Amino acid sequence: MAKILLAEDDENLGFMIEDNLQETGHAVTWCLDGSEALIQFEKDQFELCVLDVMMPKMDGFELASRIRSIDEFIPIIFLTAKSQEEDRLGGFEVGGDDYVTKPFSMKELEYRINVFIRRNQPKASKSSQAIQFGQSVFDERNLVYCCNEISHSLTQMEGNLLKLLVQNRNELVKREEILEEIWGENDYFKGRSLDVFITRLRKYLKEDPALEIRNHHGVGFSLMVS
Amino acid sequence: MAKILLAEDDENLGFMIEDNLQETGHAVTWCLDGSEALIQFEKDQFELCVLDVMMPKMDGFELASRIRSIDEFIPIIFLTAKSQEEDRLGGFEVGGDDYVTKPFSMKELEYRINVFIRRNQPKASKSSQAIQFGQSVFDERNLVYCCNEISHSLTQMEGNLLKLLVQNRNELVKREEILEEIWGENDYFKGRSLDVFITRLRKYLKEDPALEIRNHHGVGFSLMVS
DNA sequence: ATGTTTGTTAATGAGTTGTTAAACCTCGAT
DNA sequence: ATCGAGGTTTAACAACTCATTAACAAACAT
Repeated sequence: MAKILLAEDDENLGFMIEDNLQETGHAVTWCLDGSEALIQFEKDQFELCVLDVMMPKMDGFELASRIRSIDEFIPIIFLTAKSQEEDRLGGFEVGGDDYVTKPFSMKELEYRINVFIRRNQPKASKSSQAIQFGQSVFDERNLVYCCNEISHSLTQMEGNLLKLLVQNRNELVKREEILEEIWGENDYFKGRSLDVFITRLRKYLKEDPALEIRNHHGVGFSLMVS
Repeated sequence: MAKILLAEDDENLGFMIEDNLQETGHAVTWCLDGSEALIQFEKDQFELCVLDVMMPKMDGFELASRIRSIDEFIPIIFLTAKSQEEDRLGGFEVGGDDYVTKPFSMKELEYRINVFIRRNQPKASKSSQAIQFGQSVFDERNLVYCCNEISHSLTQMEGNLLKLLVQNRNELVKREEILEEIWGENDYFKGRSLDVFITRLRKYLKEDPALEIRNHHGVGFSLMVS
């Protein structure tokens, strides 16, 4: 039903969770520590993460934070032995979406997983991962921009920027919004980088006469689709 | 930030929750029992529900079930004094999305609310506020002034000035008010700049016969809409 | 090790904007 | 009517911002 990344260092518990989730139709990738989980996350595409907080090499919060910087929306559920409040809030602070306190029943974890799967389902079905605009198509997942049979493979950052512009097509997106969204910081040099990437995107979009990245001096950019 | 329906029969707790959520910018409708909450839900449009489980007239589960039959996707968070598993699972079964066990801290409830608000946000962010006046429209976000199919792209400062005048249409806006609001200072040269920008705006607004920027000698300007 | 890819930094030239200047016009008090 | 303060308009300018190319360094793969 869904591809789930599970990070849990307790072998017995990990096996039980993996087994149970597979039983209910999910595809589970189980990692025994945080850094391995991060590698798996970068390598593959998941729909939901279940992370133990206390783990060797990289704890669950650190891992969640890294994951969140790669994917803003993927649901993250923490598992923890501690019921202390500080831990729970820490989890939300690094971008966690939910919390299950050990000991828990598989039924409860399943329910919580289903809440997020159900909620993310309609989004995935209507966007189908490829956005169309003008005479062009941008396959966000595979980072491929295609116009008139000519396709370009974009880098991650080119893709991020194009996605942001396309999502706000015909709307002005402020420089600071772009920098905050993609680079996470707004300084002089990141601003120069943004300009460079705009140039690169323009080179690709040149194929499509219906598209134009317009600058609004001192304010930002807008992708105009005619 | 979001319209929230709160159902909680404990007056002290309910008041505290309502107060705290309003503090963080949410609009809260607080009901003291389940049936009143259902009436409110049918009457108004909410973005999220926070429901106590144990309530007079109609308990939280029953209420959630009714709400879920009206709106398939609205997030529902339960509050409960019992930490028994059976209750938690019952909540998910009737379509609940999350669970907070009393006693809880407001911080935790806030975080959980934010998880769902954030997830539902991108839908709403599309609306860019455009002001209509005379036969013209000014899209403040995109800095576009449009009249009779002819549109001009304004600079940030032109936009600021136009916005200020439009917001006070048919009202006299004092020079010093404009200078203070837009330039932050009121000296001779900023005054000259203001005059230049008035000229530039007049050139754009010339398209619309219903509009006129009128000067009030020694006092200020007013945008007259006929 | 070697070469490739990718994001950042640098450098340069072009473009846009807000400000200033200057000439001319309008208003209202005397 | 005359005068001076304030307003309008056009033009020119300097500061800032942007576009583009190239060079670089780090990460990555071969």
